[in-house]
This record gives sequence, C-alpha cells and structure tokens, in this order.
Amino acid sequence: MSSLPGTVPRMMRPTPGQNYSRSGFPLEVSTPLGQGRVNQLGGVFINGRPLPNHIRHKIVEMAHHGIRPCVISRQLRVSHGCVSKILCRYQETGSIRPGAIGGSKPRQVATPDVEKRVEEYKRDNPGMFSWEIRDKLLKDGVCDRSTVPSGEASSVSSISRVLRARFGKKDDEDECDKKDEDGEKKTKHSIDGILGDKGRPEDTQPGPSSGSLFCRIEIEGDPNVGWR
DNA sequence: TGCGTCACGGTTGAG
DNA sequence: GTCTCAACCGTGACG
Repeated sequence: MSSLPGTVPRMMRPTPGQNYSRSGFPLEVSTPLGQGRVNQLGGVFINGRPLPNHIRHKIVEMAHHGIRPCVISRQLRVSHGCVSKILCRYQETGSIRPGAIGGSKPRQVATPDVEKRVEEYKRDNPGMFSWEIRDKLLKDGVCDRSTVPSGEASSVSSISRVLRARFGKKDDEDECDKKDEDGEKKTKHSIDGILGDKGRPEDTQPGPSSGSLFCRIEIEGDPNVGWR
C-alpha cells in the first residue's frame, strides 16, 4: 500500500532545523482559532483534546473488519499509538469514549454512613433544606459537631454537595448524552468545526460507510462528552 | 514493518 | 473571578 499524499515518512526524527521537539508539532492549521495541528501522517488533531467521535468510531469499525492497526493509522491519519490506545480501551471497556478530562477527585466531605443518612433524609423529605439535614444529623446522633459534614466553606454547603452528587447526577448524565449527539459538530473546538468537512476521512478515503456500525456501537454515558 | 509503551506538551474542570 | 492540580488527551519516538 502506498503512502498517502502529504504523509511524512514515519519514524523520522526531527532534525535540528525542524522546529519541534519530541512532542512538539511541526505544523499548525491556520484557523480562526489557531488550534488545529497536523501530525506526521497529515492528519489534523487538536493537542490535548480527544479525537472526534466519528474518527474513534471509524477506528473501531475498521478494526472490526479485520483491518490492521497500522493500516487504520495511515488511512485515518492518526498516530498508531493513538489507534493502539483506542483499540485497547475498546477491548477492555467496550467503550470508544474518551475518559473524563479535567476536574479533581471528589473530596470526601462526609463518611459513607453520613452520606447514606443524608440520602435517606432527602428521600423521605425531598423538600428538606441542607441546614435541616445538618441539624437532623446532629439530633439523630449520626455525627457530632466535629464530624458533621464540613468543607472549607460551611457544613451546609458540604451537605448540598452530597445532595448534588447523589440526586443531581442522573440529570447531568442525560444532559451529557444529549450534548454528545450534536455537540461534536456544533462546537467550535472540534476539528469538524475548524475544518468544516474537508478534514473528514470519510470524504477523502474510500471505505465502508461509517453509518452502519455507528448504530451498533454502544455509546456509554460518560462525564466527558468529548468535543465541546 | 508493525506494535506496545512512554515522555511530552497541552487541555480541562472540580475544588 | 482566579488559581491549583490531577486527571486525560494525541503525538512522536524508542525498542
């Protein structure tokens, strides 16, 4: 198989004259946003951001058809390390979704026991205020003044946080899934958004329709919607 | 030549 | 509103 037009020979180290280091990038795509970059295979990517879902789908789809990772890499112009990583993850988790980027680990503001009680209180009385829950925790002896949920701000806000984590999550996930469906194309940070459709591999590469498998691949709920 | 792995610079978002 | 920091990202190079 011949290399794609514009493809830089693989495994070529940058010479001193080339202005990029081990992880520097040789080219930037001229866009209003100035975020797109071109890898050695001629593919466009945004440094630090996940590949668009349609590329990820395509990688998995081609692998399903028995196409070797190196071929997938060249066809889609995605580094083989990335192809390898995505396929490994797909095998392990069954999901093509990128992991949740950013954020901190949720801080343990209350013991599991206290969280459970807060959950019970809220379930029994959905209209209950955080300060009421705090008072009830004290009153019921679930915790004393030193162990009642307390964060940097206040114990009430800590309880609110517990409530958000317990009761506000489902809606958020639904919202994420919804965003994921159209967010990919709408967002100005997507490669699609930057390049329009000209950068889409389906348009430049012959191959099986991406639509068929799109329906078969299960998309899991994920806090990270990929392209925003 | 193909692939697994890792360092790197970058982005993101909760706290 | 701003900062910090730890999570993740894809690339590119090594073996």
